[in-house]
Amino acid sequence: MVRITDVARRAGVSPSTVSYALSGKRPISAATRRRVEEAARELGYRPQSGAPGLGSSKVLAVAAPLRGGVHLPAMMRLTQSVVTAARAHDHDVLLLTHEDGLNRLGGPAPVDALLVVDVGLRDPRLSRLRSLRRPAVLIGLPAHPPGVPCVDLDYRAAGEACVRHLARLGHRAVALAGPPPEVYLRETASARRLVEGFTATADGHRLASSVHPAEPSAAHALADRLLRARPAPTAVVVQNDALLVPLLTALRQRGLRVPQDLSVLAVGTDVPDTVSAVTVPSAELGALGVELLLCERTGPPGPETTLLPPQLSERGSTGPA
Amino acid sequence: MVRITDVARRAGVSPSTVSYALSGKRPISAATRRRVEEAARELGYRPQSGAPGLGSSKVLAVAAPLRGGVHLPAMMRLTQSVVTAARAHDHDVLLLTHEDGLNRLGGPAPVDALLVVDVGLRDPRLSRLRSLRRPAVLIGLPAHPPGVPCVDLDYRAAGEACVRHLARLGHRAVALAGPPPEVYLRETASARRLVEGFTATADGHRLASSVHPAEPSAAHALADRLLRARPAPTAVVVQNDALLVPLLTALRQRGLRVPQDLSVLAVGTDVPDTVSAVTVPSAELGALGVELLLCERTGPPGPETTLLPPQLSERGSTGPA
DNA sequence: TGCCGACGTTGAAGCGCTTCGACGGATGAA
DNA sequence: TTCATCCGTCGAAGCGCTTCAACGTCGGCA
Repeated sequence: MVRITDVARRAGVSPSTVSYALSGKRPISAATRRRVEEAARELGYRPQSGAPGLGSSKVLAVAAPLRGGVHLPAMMRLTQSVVTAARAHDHDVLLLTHEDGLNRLGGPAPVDALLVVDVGLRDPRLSRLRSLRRPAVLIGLPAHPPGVPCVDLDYRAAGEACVRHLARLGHRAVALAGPPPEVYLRETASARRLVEGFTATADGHRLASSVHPAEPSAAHALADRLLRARPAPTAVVVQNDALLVPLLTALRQRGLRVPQDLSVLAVGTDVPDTVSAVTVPSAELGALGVELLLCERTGPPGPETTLLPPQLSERGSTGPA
Repeated sequence: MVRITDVARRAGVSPSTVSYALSGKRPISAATRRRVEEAARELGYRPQSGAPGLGSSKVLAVAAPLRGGVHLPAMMRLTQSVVTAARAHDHDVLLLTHEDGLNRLGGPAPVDALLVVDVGLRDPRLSRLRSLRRPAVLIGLPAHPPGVPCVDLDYRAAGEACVRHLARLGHRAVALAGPPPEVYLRETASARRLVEGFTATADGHRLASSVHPAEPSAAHALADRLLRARPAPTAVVVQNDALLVPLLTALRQRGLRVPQDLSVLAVGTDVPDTVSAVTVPSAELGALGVELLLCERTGPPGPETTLLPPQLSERGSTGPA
């Protein structure tokens, strides 16, 4: 393994000079820098595990805890775009799937940058994130600006768009079938904000509304609950990728036709193309996050928030009340 | 961040004793060891980046170069199962998507174990793999036993099964639409072995056979080539996830009915359920690889080869010649 | 000509960890 | 009681790297 001293010897300077030349943390004359860079390249030098961080490790960590209620395929779609984008910037990707993903990175974390997904309104990972002192981007929007750039679909607007669409079709009672309770309990931003937009807009339009957190396995129970509810909802918004298809099946089995008897509107990544939906652009979010993370190197650290506007596509599963 | 000295102080011993107690590299009295372990647990101690490797980093690296001709969704399916299985063993996953993925790991690589995918018959990564001195598993079977456990679909048998199936249906001329030329050039094991099985079995049954490496974008050109070929193939085996659907479309546009005019048999991960196929069990391979990697810790390092038998499902796209 | 400041570079210290060599107390034999 | 042995523990050195403080050298200004 080639060490910094090897490079130093070859370039005729001291190891510390090599360190400074490669990190740019101190001014180094152009000539010396060039010699160092050349020596490093010739020897194929690659910084090893020194104490405080491995220099530029070219690794992008994604804190994507696989908790209950998380739809794996959606996560993988995001991951795929992250991997692709990271690769374009010559980075590999470390998937931290544990609840305490960030804590598993030792103090001097061997990663260059961090992408945090499945963000909660008061996400406990944020404090730890700050202590890592690495560039970071959140995919999701906490309740309070975290001092870190955020990217997300505008879920509040998505909830609003869904209700508006249904109200325009003449529906007077709407339901929201959301992710399982635990997702709400941990205050997942996407779920909470969608409910906010959904409920507020329903109230504004004087629609009756109800919210039903649901396990994907409980599609039948949910279908029954929707049928029994009074006032009976004539439209249901489904924000739960894993639940959508089972729910449609359960509804059909109960003799309900979509959209004649019940309109169904999905919010998710993985929506069949026969179902009207606000599609969550997981791939776009991932790519955007990586761009923000790896490009804004040069420039102000701009902790800005980017909310993508929701796009509602009518595809036949929603109709007049 | 909690350091080894913190643990040492709490346990009332010296840092080196903690190191020995936790690594087991020297005999430590049961009492002391217990106190150390307890202190470590209470403080949530997690070894940080010492010099020679980070101890048990709980990271599993996947060397999955994203090269030309690689079907990303298939790769992600595999990744998904790897992530899931790794998580069950309390590991995170580092995706090395660069050509020289293994080289990017510094000498004392911060990973516990390695999974190598998209293996070539003479894969140049193998030598580097050995020098890393980490447990490793190959998903794919090189030409010569590499001294490392291998897991793969039995692609030779898959090629054989496809031709057998078609021969039984009475076909006398069969074609193989494979991945792009570059995939063959780098001697990707799955592609080479399938061709082997395909060609040998066709010869054995005295069927005319031809092989057509193809870019997914060249579906139309390929369709024309198949139509013009003499003897005209009455069946085509497609080992190219990204090509399959475009090719079916191109065939349909040329007025060919499947399976009446041409039988289509796919080999891949991502096959629509209307197409007869030998399904590549990416998810199963990933999970199996991880099991082998993280379970065989306790036991002999058994460099064995596991070849999964191909399963051919008839689903309507293959018929009598 | 002499002084001062700036710049580029260096040596040394220190990061948290492992590991070698050595110490010291307990134990068994003489 | 004395001595040899051994086990468990410790101190110190060293891993490759960063970073601080200091050093020499140069150019500019008086």
